[in-house]
Amino acid sequence: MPDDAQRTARRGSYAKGVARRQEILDRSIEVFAERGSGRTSLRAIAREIGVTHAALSHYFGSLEELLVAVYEASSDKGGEPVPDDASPMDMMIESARTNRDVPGLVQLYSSLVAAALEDDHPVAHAFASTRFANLRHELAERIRQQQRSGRMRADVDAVAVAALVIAASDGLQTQWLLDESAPQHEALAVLEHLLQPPAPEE
Amino acid sequence: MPDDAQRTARRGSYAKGVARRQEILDRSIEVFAERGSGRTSLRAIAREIGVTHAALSHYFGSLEELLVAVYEASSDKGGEPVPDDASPMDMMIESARTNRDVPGLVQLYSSLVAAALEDDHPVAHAFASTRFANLRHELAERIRQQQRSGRMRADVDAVAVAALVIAASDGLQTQWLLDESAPQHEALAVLEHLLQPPAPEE
DNA sequence: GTCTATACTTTGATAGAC
DNA sequence: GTCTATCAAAGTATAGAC
Repeated sequence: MPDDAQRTARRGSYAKGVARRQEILDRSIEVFAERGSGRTSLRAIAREIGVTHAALSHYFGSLEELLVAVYEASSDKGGEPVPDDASPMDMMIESARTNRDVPGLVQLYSSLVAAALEDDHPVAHAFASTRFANLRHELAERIRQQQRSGRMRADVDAVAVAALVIAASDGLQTQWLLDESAPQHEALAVLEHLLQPPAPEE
Repeated sequence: MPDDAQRTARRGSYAKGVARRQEILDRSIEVFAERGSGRTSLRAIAREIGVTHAALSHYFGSLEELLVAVYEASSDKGGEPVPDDASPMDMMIESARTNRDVPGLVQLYSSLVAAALEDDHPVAHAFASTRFANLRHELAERIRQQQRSGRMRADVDAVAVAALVIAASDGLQTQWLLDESAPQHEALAVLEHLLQPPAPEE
């Protein structure tokens, strides 16, 4: 929301704070992208970017909110916008490709999802469940398009396929990070092949 | 290894220690199954089962090793042994069914996998990568059987399908835990449908 | 070998000074 | 708005009683 910074700057004020928050966010993204979220405590990242840990708490409320903000900001700026008619599988394959360059962000994502499953992490839970819900909705829409235009088999439910594609992407990414011999790309290709409409004749 | 306990009991002994370790493990499984791994620190679980946190360190070395031991012990005892000719998809569907009763163990599994992705968690990394490698190998074997007997389409690579099935199971489990309206069962059914051999005639 | 007592370091959070 | 000071709780490590 760049507009917000503009508006509030005029009337006196905490424009500096907004800018500072953005600066902290940018530096944090760099740190996470290269170091992962493991050895990255609230204090460690504060030290790294030259502020006190209390400053981070001030701007982001808690460690978990900082993590969510970092992940969302970095995935917003990651990669070009996808064309409206891109196939869901191509989207996922493309995202897998760009993710290989920033393992730290994938670690961050994975730890946020794990935290979201716990009972007492409302921030992570809200982040993960809305992300999955939005992704399912968006992908299902694309899938219906593909089915209508005959580029994907039409005998399967779009939302179920969307959930399946998301699950496969996340899970294969994980397997590949743990063991580079895991057939991430091959498995995605298999799924794409399975979703192809049956050849009408041959 | 019950044999070990027997043998060493004879020669004077730490049979008591082995039994105690097992007792701690059993109690820990109960605690995790109902509470999850979130609010369950080394000290909290020690308090819960009536020992000091130092005793847990003594038997398990570190928190992470305790977590791995708890997960492995509980998944060993979870459910009947699967018949040799069970279909891979049926295995995963069955496992999804039993997992619904023990969300705490799924949380534990998820947090172990997330930790495994970090750079400085060798114990979790060893656990997760060997688990995935073994699962892929075992599932691929079953898939080849199914392909040979004509119960699964044969135009896809068995290892890639194995990785895909594992990823789908894990990812859908996660989505469902975050949001019960996620189509876990439907998506697994879709995958099963896609893997069916094409009808020879109709 | 088994286990307790204890101490050490680091964490995330907060209160209050400026 | 930002920092210093402080807090309770965490995981780990060690010494030594039994």
